[in-house]
Amino acid sequence: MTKSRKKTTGKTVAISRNVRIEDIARAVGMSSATVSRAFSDPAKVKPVTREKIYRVAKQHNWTPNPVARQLVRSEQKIVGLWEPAVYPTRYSSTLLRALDSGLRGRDMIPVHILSDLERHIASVAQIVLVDVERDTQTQDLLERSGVPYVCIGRSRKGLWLSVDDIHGGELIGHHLVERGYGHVLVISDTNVALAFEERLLGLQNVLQATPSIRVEVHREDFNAGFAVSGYRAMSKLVRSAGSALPDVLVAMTDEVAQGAIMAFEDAGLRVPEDIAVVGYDGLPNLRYRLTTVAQDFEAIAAGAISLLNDLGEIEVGYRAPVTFSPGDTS
Amino acid sequence: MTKSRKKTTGKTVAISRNVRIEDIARAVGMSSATVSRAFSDPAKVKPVTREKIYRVAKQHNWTPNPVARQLVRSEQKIVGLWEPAVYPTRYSSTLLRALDSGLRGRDMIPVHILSDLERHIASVAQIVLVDVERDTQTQDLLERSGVPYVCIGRSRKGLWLSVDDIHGGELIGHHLVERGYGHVLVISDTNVALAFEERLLGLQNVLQATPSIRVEVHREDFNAGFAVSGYRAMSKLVRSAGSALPDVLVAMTDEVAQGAIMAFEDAGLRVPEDIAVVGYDGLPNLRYRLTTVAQDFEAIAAGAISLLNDLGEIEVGYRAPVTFSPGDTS
DNA sequence: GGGCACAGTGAAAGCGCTTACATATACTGC
DNA sequence: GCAGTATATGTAAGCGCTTTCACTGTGCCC
Repeated sequence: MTKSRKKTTGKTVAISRNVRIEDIARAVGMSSATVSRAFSDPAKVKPVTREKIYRVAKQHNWTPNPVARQLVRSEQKIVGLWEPAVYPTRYSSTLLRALDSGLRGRDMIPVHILSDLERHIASVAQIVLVDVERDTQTQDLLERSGVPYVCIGRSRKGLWLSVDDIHGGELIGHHLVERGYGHVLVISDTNVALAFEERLLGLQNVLQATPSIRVEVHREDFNAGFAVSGYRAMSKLVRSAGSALPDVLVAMTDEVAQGAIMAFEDAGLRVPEDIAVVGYDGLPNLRYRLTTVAQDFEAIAAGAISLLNDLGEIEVGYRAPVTFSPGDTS
Repeated sequence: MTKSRKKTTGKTVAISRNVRIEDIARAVGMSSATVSRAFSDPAKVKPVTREKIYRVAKQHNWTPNPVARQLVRSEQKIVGLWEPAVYPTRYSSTLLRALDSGLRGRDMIPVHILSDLERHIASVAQIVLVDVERDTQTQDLLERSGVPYVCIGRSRKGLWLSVDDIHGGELIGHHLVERGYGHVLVISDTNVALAFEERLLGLQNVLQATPSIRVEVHREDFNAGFAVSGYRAMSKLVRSAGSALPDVLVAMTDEVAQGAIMAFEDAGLRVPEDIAVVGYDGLPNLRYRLTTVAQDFEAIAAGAISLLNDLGEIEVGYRAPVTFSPGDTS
């Protein structure tokens, strides 16, 4: 029995004519079950029939509606991923990708929210916020609307977890002591970010035990971008410091370290012979094989998921592990 | 009549017990319609009832299933957005956001594909590829699997559209002539990208008509990042060129321009008095009010959508308009 | 030739929600 | 007091697909 299509809402004159699986089935002379199988489990359909179905489907420009598919297969909740719209960084991009696989692996559907959070709230079951340390406003919004959420990175409220940055700083400290560097320069952001401050704290914790080591901290405005900030700060330093260079530069992120290395090389310095460089993050596909502290992105993602789902495996304030990752630059 | 829940597939022991709207309705003593309204159109539910519903829902940790919602509201197809996993840039981020709003405005659901394209194909009706000039492999994959797709930016196959970069270059050319600059330096990528080459072509088209203008092209490896490349190239230039600086720098992207300006300022040069700078892209929220060629991101998004849906409003190879956007740097 | 396995297909019951339509109750104003 | 309107809720028909179960027909073996 052919039902006449319910007319569209009318607010937009229909963009597509909304072909349904039944329409294809009718055109092919098969049942909708067979058409469905042709797309979901082709082996179960006789090759001849299958080809015919594909042909007709293409003619009608039809592909299975993914929403309906998801519903019936009851793939789990949709989880929104959100980061403040500032500079995209390689770090957040890497983290987002880790979250994506982590969620998918647990039958959830991650959705990267690109615009206006508020509008998306209705179509999402839970939300993961990345790097909202300075943005309590967003969290207020979510709390008002009752969507469960967790933050990755420090947060003043709600559920959050982060990386064990103090330990990360300590790992670098131990490495520096071991290598016997006497003069350490740290480059960090002029804009306070707790993650960076804790890395510094951890570093200083360790280095204070060896008073012969001299530690300096340089602050640069990272808002212009990590790599350029590293490059800029270090090329200035090289010019002004002359031969009184530090033995090692500790950069708060791998991208800053990359920029710094470029500056050193441009100044004719060899890394690590003339000056060593240590980064932080453990980003994949870096130009240089950097000595760095690698974040465990999978662990962070897993932690966020656990927190979201009340699994009780971790608690609010959980610090994901980091590991020292030796490279060629130190 | 209470149906017993169909048991889950069993491959994952259910993470959540799958509460349904009916369960909430029963617990509250209302029909599911009322519960639904409490979440979709609160004004239609008596405040007392509404509060009660909210309370019970929270107790049961229930929120409306977004997939089911989407299905019944028949928001249209899910459209995947994909970019090669290289450096995230402010440009692609801006474009993605424009696509997001554009698609939503037409009742589609944009999904930013963060991992493994192949796996996502099944759950997406169409795909928009961004910046795949050098990546025909991805397109082969899509063609094999029959998902309709379009590319933003040049492509050797399939449907694509881009920005009118030749015209963009010409706009800059006219501006330079008008301003009377005699010595122009262009900074572009060592890795050939058609978009950049066309901008250069347009520029030269115009400048050749005024032979008194001297044009130089500097190539820098942009793979390290736009801003740092601009900064690096220009700080080198300033040091080596001495007083023989060009009158104006034309940068292939706003981010490169930003880096360049930082380098000039660090060298004690004033922009635009000592050297002018022109960018390209028209990114929002830039540090400097840059003289630039603004891409019409909305038009690009609209074009992609039109191409995807066979609307025939534009053709393959369509060039979205650009406009000259005067600023403080030239 | 009867029994059995198996490939190919169809009928129909949902997946979890929204919403048009129907119904019930409470308030107007005359 | 009653038609007329507004407000609050319920009933039930889908949204477009997948998948279980049942059925048919074919080929094969003893």
